[in-house]
Amino acid sequence: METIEQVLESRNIRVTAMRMLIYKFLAEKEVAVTLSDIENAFVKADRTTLYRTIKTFEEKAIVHQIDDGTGITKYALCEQGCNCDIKTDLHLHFHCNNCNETICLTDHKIPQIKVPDGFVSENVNLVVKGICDKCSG
Amino acid sequence: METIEQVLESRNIRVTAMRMLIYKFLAEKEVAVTLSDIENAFVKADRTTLYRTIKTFEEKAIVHQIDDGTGITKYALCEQGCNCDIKTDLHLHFHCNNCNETICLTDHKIPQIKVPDGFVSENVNLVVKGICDKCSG
DNA sequence: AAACCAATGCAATGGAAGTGCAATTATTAC
DNA sequence: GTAATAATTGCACTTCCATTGCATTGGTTT
Repeated sequence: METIEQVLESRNIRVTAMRMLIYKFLAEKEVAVTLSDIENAFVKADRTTLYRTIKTFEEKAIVHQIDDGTGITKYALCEQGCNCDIKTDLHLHFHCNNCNETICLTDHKIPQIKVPDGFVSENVNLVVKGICDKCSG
Repeated sequence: METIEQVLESRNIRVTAMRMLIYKFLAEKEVAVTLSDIENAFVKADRTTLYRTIKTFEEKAIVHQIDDGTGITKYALCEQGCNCDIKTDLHLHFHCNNCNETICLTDHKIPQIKVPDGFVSENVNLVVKGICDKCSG
């Protein structure tokens, strides 16, 4: 089991208190979070710091961005071994229309999508919307 | 061949000069457009009018909204017979990373996506990103 | 023509993303 | 250990898009 310090160091991210807290926050959440969610969780910290921390995590492929159609960007920790800048390992996301939460379905890979001749597919964003298991029960 | 007036009237939308012009603009475009695109095309008209016209078209299922991940909402005419509030007839969208345009691939239906037990799928948003036929040639 | 309702235009607001710069903190060199 | 250096954080501000309130215009109906 890797410690948070080890995760950060292995990606050449300097270990700071703030970054460890944000990483911990993301790890504990099982859903994708918005910047505002993080902001509310760390009222003492500045928006910009949180914003840039997430951007750093994103660049180093610790976090991936999710566009679930709500218009607000969400973020979630990448799975271990996931390399988000490699375009092939993409899982799908589920957005609940009831509780408004978005979760990663990490073991549901996106099927191969055929595109017309002349088109080159580089990346696929797939969001399924509906009712999640907690809300449908 | 339906006239624009007939299309609008059949959806209980009052026919105005503005609405006909906007409909015509959308019909001539083969790509999804942003509100700003429309704004630039009709400099004499107010943003709000364009915005509300699009919203009206959307409610009446003449236009569908596309979220291609650029953060800016785009709109495109629904195909004839398309009923965008019915969740079953969904086509995919292609966003070109080069020219930044987004087009509807109306004859490419979204494959059935399996979701885990307890989850209910109501809707699927699928955007493929890459290079379009014009840019790859 | 009067009354009514929908459509339009103007002004303003709100929310999220992003940037410049100063202040702070950690790291490296001496 | 201290000085120099580089990265991180906080504050203030800007920009852009989406959205709303309200007054005005314009078309319909009686």
